[in-house]
Amino acid sequence: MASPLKATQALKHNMAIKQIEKGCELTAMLGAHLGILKDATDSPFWNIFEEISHTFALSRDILTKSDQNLLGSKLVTSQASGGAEIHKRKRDDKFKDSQRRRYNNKRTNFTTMPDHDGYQWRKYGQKNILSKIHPRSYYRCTYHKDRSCMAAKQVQQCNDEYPPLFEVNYFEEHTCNNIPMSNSRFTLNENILDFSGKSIPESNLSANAMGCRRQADEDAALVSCLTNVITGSYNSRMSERSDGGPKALNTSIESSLLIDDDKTLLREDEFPVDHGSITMDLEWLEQDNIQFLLETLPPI
DNA sequence: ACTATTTGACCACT
DNA sequence: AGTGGTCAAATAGT
Repeated sequence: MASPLKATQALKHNMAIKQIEKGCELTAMLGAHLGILKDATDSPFWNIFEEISHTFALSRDILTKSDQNLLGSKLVTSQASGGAEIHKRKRDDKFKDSQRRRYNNKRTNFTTMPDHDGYQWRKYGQKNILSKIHPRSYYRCTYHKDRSCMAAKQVQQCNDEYPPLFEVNYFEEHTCNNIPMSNSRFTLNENILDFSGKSIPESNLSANAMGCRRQADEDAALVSCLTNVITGSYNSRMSERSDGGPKALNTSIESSLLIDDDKTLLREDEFPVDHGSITMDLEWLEQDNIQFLLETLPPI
């Protein structure tokens, strides 16, 4: 039985955690509002927002991890689950060992594009969480079995805005050489906003966010078409390969066309969002016997 | 046919 | 007993 002093400490501790959690949620909401502002990611406010998010998440982790020590001895509960029932699924001993895995290192990140972190994940579960509006999704590294990679992540939508903001908890490090790029499609930098919203599973979106996303998808499709139509505008940025091979557009995503909220086409030097987050298709085109590399936002 | 996702069941933990 | 994490059968997608 815990002493009154310990009980008071535990109460204060829990209150502190609750306050920090509230801070996390408010910060997430702030981030969502900042995210829809045109120049948000360029502004110092965005950096401050990210710092605050990180600080809150870190504080919460620290307090949560010290929970058990502060609360004293663990509760001992008998878990005799009674006799097996007729339709209960049978599970082997291996399952019992791995049922509740203990992760060593947890990192928290807030992002609008939870699945664009450069790694390949496989979803293995989804759960409604008490006190959370949106379900939590559980992912493991695609190479969990093949290469015994223990990396995992949990994705939890924090708000009901668009673009929706997600809290992503990462566990363990990748040990699978899961390269965050493949062929000519690449995705980088999980912290950057993805206004297309393609990365977000529909099951994680509210009806409101779904409507916004569909509009964004239509916009993206429109941009894709327009990008193809105005390919000629790339020509001024093309560089000739010294080996006599095809002339190539800079392959570092420099000359892409993107669109902002009011559907105005922008060149990359006019666009406020870092290109590291945009996924594109690369395609060789030929015109007047000269080959070009076209970078295109992929169709939906 | 194969792979990925969904979803209800199971079970550890509190 | 309630909650959250995981499993695995069912289902969907390619």
